[in-house]
Amino acid sequence: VRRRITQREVAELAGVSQATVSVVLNDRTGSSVRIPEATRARVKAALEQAAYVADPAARRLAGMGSRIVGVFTYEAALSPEGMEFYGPLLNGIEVAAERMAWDLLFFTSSPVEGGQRRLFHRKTRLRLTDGCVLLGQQMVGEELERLVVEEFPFVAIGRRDETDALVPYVAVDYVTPAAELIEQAVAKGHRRGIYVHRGRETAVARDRRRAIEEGPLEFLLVEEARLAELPRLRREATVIFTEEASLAQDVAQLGMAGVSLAALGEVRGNRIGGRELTGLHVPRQRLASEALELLELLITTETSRWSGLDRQRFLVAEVEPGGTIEEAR
Amino acid sequence: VRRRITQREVAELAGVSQATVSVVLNDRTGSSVRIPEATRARVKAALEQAAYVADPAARRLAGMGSRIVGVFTYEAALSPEGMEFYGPLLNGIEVAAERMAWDLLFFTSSPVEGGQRRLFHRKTRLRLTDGCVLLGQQMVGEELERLVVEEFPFVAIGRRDETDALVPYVAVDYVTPAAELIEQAVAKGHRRGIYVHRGRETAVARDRRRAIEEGPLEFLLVEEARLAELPRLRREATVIFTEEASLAQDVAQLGMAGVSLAALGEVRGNRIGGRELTGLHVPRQRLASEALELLELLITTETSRWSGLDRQRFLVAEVEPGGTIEEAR
DNA sequence: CTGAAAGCGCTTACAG
DNA sequence: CTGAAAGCGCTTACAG
Repeated sequence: VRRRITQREVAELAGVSQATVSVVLNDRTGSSVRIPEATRARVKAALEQAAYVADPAARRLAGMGSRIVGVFTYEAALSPEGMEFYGPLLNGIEVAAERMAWDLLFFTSSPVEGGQRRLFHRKTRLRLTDGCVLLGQQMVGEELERLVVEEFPFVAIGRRDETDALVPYVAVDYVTPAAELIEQAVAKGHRRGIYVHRGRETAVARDRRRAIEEGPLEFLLVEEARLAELPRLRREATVIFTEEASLAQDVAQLGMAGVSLAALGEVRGNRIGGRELTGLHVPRQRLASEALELLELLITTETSRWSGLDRQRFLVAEVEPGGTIEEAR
Repeated sequence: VRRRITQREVAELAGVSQATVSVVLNDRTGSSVRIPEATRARVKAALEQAAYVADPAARRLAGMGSRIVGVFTYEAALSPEGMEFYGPLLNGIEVAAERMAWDLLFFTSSPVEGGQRRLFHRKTRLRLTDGCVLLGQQMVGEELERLVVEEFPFVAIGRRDETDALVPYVAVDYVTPAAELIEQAVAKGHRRGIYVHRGRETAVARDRRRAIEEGPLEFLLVEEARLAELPRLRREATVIFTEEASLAQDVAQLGMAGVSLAALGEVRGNRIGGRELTGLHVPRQRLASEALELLELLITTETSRWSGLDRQRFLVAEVEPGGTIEEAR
């Protein structure tokens, strides 16, 4: 590759020292520097004429930020399946990055171990970024811990409990709107319900179960594996809540006449028997942009002051009324 | 951010010089270096113990490659609309990058001028990458030229004619399969057709028009703006070809009884009156992976030898038989 | 066989 | 007000 133009060459062109070029380039106007307008103009002209662009690697090495944000996903993000989950998040990240004039580094080179990508490896380009966003349903506790210990600015998307370390994240509050949905069911006369779940022990799964167990409705908990037994288990239950929309679709296949249905997850685009499925809407784009804002806050705040920051934030999911919770009969 | 471990510290730990650490780290085994196995093992242990990761910026500055590929799109790529076009390409790029152990830098910070992102700007991080892939329907001639002049390794996706410079690209051959489609129409007895197009002057538009004009069928060319006049213009035409699938859908709306229909673009997922639209299939994922392979070739080949490389490659689109070309009546 | 040194292209105190 | 110098963390000839 042909050698590129350096500050030294621009300096020669303008008849000043290389350091002066740097000062002008970075608009440094502090106590210690005062460049006369004429010199400044001359340097700027030379910069322009040479179409000079600073070498980002050298800048970085000299201690500057790179204005690059890392994007780490634990699985492929750009595949059709990946996009289903990551799509709205990536969209939000792109929009926010554009607004903040950040470039985005996708760590696609990360080696895969046990079906999951690893963030830390011998050649990780993590340190080229000013900070990093982590996406994925299930993360690796030790990696989160290492990031925390190294005081590297990062933000996870989704509530984390893979580690006890204080992981900065932006997560979805499912409990509040779930409680609201349950209230609505009660208002329509429902007294007994069934909650169909996947039996997972993730933070989100626990949150949802908590909303179910602490609400005013009496719920029978049924795991997905026992789905087929649902008609028999039903008894007096008049409403079925499910952990996710796809589970609600499975339940609908069972053809249980007259039962109401709602999901404690994203339901947009889900129709059941001609009606919109009642449930929640997760504002994923906003989630992403809030994550980047928190990340920027971390990047621009000295690590010694991090403890004063609100580093775990929640975005309340919205209730999607839909039409699958009817009056109890 | 807490200071990180450097080679110097690892060297102290292992009781060797910093240069030796570098040599071991990079597995440099040439004429000038010969490190005894014992020392090598000691250094490796220290590397391991310190969980050392080389600073990518320093590596880069010292003349190494970064194993980062830039991805430049002239519009937002991760938006729902963007994904429609870029999705399969990005998917292919991610898969290929994973295979080649490359990270992907998305230039989302690029300033937008006239609705298009600009690759070159004061702070472009282009030079952090070993090479770059360019995506977009319409590119900027001067930017392509500058890349060529600077001998920067890059590959455009899609045939380019924004400039006379020799732009490396991987493009789709529409002419060959379009001719095939026309042959099929002839075989089914069609003699006169209409070609509905958008009147654009892009390379692809011209390619398609060429296939239409040079084929054995007599075509009347009609621009999209005159779509409504189609029933009147039809006369003896028994088949309508369109530039793209969406145009075929528009034509179908006109409800012209008994006319056959085909599109010279991607038709997957397009149904018309219960039948699959006849047309082409563009292997976008393969397009992407071929682009990265060409890019790798450019990166690993000295620029002085580039002229010997086949830098403009075509991928023949596939014919999608579909069911909308019937026997002529 | 390995260490000391130069250099990559920047930024930033520090002298003048 | 501006230039000379040190330093960021590496790689790579070049001496020993």
